[in-house]
Amino acid sequence: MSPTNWLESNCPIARVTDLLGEGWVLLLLREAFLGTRRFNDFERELGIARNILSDRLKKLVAAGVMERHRSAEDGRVVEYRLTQAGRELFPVLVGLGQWAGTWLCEGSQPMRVVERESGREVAPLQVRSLSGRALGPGDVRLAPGPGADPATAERYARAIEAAS
Amino acid sequence: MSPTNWLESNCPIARVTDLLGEGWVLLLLREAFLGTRRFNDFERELGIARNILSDRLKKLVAAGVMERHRSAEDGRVVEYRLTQAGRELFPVLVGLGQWAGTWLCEGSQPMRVVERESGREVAPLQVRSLSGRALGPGDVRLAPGPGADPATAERYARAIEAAS
DNA sequence: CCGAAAAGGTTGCATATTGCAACCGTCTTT
DNA sequence: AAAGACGGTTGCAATATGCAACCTTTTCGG
Repeated sequence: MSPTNWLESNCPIARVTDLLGEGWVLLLLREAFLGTRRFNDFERELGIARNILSDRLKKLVAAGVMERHRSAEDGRVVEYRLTQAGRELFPVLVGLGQWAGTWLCEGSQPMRVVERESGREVAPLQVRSLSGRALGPGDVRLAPGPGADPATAERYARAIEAAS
Repeated sequence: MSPTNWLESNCPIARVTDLLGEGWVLLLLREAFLGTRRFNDFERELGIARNILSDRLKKLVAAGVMERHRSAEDGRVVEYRLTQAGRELFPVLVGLGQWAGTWLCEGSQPMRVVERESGREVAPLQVRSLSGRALGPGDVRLAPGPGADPATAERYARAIEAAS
């Protein structure tokens, strides 16, 4: 497999790598969640090169994560907004922020994710069963879904053996 | 800001971009969670170039996400294992898998994350308050933590204004 | 104890991606 | 009509990536 055909891959993580595994994309999403919508604002907040910003926004739009709207009030301005798909990345972004704040910042904790109303810190992100029980890496396994190809299914089967 | 000083940045998402926002890293972590430990196995499972694999493993080790051990039984083999920090990325990986399976695979759902015992699908990842209430993007805000620099704090303050 | 093979890399070179600065086209305000 | 704001694109230099070949250490078979 090579980056050229990640998007055609059967693995969701490979596909998401094609999108998020490129520089700037996580930061663009963070900015979007912080309320940034305009080309020049993304550029100024992040210091990203304009051609790269242009490229990334196109990819995010193509992937259905953001939508491009021309403003009705001022025909010069274009707004990039998170779609439903984009907003659903919220738990992942929070999880990354929590993780990086804990493990990548030598305990300095520059950022806290808090409830808007109370200002209380939110809970650490956890994988849960449908009944609400917290699950760790050892409690779950990957299973082929309806759209899995044989190689993928075989890969997951091998992983289960390796873990046992 | 440029990729060269992301790691020095005060923003956890910027730091995590430096690590995960590079090709292959998410896939390496997926493989690690699937039980892969050895250099040649990562190479074979992913088809990654050996020099890039070498580079990424070094970075993951340097970041404290993986540990490099020489095997006691066979002195030729080296094992790369997730550290505690690495294992705590589990919810994020699951969240990415769920999200990509839903939004990036045209409904084909190649992968399911299920409880090992029962085979039942796990719940969609959610941000929760300490009391267990589910929180959406509008229910939380970012707040400067103890280690925040003035620019970061000012940035979060501006975001709150923009959202209101 | 010697040669072959396995494991885990490193190196050199061609190609692709990125960053920077300058330029362009459209819409708005004066 | 001119000037400025906004959202890009283009060309070029620097950097990162992929591929194949090579190197080093450890083990195994005779």
